[in-house]
Amino acid sequence: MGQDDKRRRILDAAVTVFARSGFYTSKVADVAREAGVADGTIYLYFKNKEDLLIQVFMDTMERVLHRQDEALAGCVDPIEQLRRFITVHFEVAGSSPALAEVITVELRQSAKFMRATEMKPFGRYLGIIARIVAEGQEKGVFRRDIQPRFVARALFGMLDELALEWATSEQEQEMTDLRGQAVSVVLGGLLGTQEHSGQR
Amino acid sequence: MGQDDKRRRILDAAVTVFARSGFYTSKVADVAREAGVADGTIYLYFKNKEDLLIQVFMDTMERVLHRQDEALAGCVDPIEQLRRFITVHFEVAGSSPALAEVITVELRQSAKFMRATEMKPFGRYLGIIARIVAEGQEKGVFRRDIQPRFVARALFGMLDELALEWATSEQEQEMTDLRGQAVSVVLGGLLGTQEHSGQR
Amino acid sequence: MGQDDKRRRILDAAVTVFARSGFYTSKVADVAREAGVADGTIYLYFKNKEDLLIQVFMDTMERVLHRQDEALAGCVDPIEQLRRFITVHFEVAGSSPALAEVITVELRQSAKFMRATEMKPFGRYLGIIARIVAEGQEKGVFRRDIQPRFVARALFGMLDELALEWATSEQEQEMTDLRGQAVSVVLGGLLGTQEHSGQR
Amino acid sequence: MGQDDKRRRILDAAVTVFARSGFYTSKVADVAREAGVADGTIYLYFKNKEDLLIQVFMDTMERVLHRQDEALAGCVDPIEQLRRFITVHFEVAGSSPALAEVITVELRQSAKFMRATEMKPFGRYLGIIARIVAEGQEKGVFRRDIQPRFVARALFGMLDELALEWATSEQEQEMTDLRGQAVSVVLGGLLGTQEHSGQR
DNA sequence: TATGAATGAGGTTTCATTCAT
DNA sequence: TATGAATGAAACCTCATTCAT
Repeated sequence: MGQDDKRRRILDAAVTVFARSGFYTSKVADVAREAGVADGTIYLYFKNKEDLLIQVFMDTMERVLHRQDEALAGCVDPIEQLRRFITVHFEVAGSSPALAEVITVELRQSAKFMRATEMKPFGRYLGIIARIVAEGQEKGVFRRDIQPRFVARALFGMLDELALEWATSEQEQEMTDLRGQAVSVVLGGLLGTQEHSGQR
Repeated sequence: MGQDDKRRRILDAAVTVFARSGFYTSKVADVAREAGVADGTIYLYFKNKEDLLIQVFMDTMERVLHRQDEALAGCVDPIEQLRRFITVHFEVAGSSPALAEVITVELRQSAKFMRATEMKPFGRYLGIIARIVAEGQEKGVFRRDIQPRFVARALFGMLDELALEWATSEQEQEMTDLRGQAVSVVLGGLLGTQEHSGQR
Repeated sequence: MGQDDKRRRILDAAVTVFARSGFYTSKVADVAREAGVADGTIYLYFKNKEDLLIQVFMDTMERVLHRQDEALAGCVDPIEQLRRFITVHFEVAGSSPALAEVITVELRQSAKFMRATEMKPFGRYLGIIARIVAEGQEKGVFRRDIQPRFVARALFGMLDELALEWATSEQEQEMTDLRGQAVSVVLGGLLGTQEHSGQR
Repeated sequence: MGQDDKRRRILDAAVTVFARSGFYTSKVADVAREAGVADGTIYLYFKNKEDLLIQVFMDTMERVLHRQDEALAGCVDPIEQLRRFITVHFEVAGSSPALAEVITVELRQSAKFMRATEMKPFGRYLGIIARIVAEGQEKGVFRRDIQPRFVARALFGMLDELALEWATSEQEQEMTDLRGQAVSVVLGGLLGTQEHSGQR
């Protein structure tokens, strides 16, 4: 058994356990049992309990960013890009609801305790959205009166909440359904004219 | 000194402390010190530490729901209703960033451990949005191809994320600015035609 | 309402509560509620929680000793005296099982923490038995090869255990029945010849 | 160092500490210090503080029952059996006065909080006495007008009280002396005729 | 006398982390 | 590398006691 195999097993176990009981309520011993290793072994691969959470995050973000890059590669239409981005987000969340929950809920908690640098991958995720929007604006496809960074945040919050609810609940909603509505409403918001100002 | 005064002081202290250190990392003794009472006093007003968090939530939601009801009373235009809802949401979050953070971050954590009934106020909050959307659809103002419950979730996630970032960050963005963009993009999404389907 | 009335009510409440939950597991607040007074009131009549237990003991012993003195007054036959002593012991224990349990169980616990002087009334109780036995031996009614102090201890232990079990259990045994067997076996032990020595 | 070694050391320390300070007044930390282990170690071997007391009881009873079985094995004379039973009881109590005190005093306290099943060993102890008496009655050696269960309780209470006093006090009495008187008086009570009824 | 809200010392228990094997 | 028994710091919570009213 390779060494990375064990690291992997611990990370996966951490996701399962953290999703089940929450980060602070989970015990390192639980993760160890779930991974099938001894308590002490975890400290051979991770600095401490919080590092375990951070690594779960880094690891996941790395994969998600890679999948998004892949999905977007060779696609130049901003509308299609947004459609793909949303699709991948839901696919990832759907393929591992537990992981999604941990990233969304548990991490947010610890976020303020993390160094800003640790959050870089998250900034890159937002950056992808912002770049799509900015390019769409340049190409005259998207309205210009909203800031790309704003859209990134707003869209992320929306997808995050939807994915979480979907993962947590009994999933009576079809993923396709959810994705469809999300794409539709987001495009509606970005394509529409500028007549609906918030200023009264 | 009235008893409610003390309960109030403890609740406020809890918000401050939880926002500063996070719920799990905060010590009951910290809350007590911040409130200027003895450790034991907290247990005269709250069952235990988690109850303190729940009460902060219930208390806040009660006030927010009340403010929303007030703001929406006597307003029949769905577009204006949405505008007001978003405005109030940002106002509340802006008037007490710490509180907003606790509600958003810390509570999400404990949410899965709470009884469903405890979350009722949150359901009512979503309900307000859904009702506005549904009425707008009936009146033919909003497009009909998206479910009100979906919009409620999506909009809440968006506002939540925006308010949190705004509260947490250095607030280089004006609240008015943020609100304006939010209103604009949301209305764009709801008013637009149905041509931008997610299905290709 | 006289002051002694309140002291009395607190003492009675203490007996009830201590019997129900045990001395250490009982809370002063429980005693207060049972007595229908405020927590602080108890400290107007008793130095502290342990003093409350001691006073229950002193008070009870005073009454029991008085009842034994009365029952034995004017009775000169050692056999009849023993019979009466046992009868009174069971009567007392039977009239207030809770009290019996507290005296027997809870007090034994604290006994070693009490000053020897506090236990004086208990010594007097044993003294009554010892005196009966000694007199019986002088009159040639009881065998002389056992020490009165020994009999006092042994008899007390026996009565104590029997009364406790009887008070605690479902009382399927008649008190009369128990008393009869106790008297019979004790007299058997005291009247019998000296042939059954423990030395082999 | 074997694990049982540590469990044993903790049990022994508990006996010492509980006997010295009483169960409720003792701190788990005291037991830990006495045993030479860390506080937390105790919880590797025992569920909680009360479990520690229960295990002391179970452990002791197991040994006492075993010693009684051994002592009585191969002995058919009821009189000799009683004599041996009493002897063993005193020996055990004498070999570890602290243990005797804990079993007698502290446990009685918690007894009502224990499940009936936990008390089984105690029931077996009484059962041994009852069986001896019953057999003695069948063989016509003991009088038949007293119930074996009654004798068991009475004898136990007597031995318990005597052993406790002896263990607690300055032991001015010889154990042999005490044992002799106990055997003598008990046999007197069991062998005697039925003429001394409690009924007048 | 009586109250009961407030106190705060201190105990039980948990659990992240270490280290001898 | 791997183990898991042992550690011990630290937190929640209780509850006897006080004291302002």
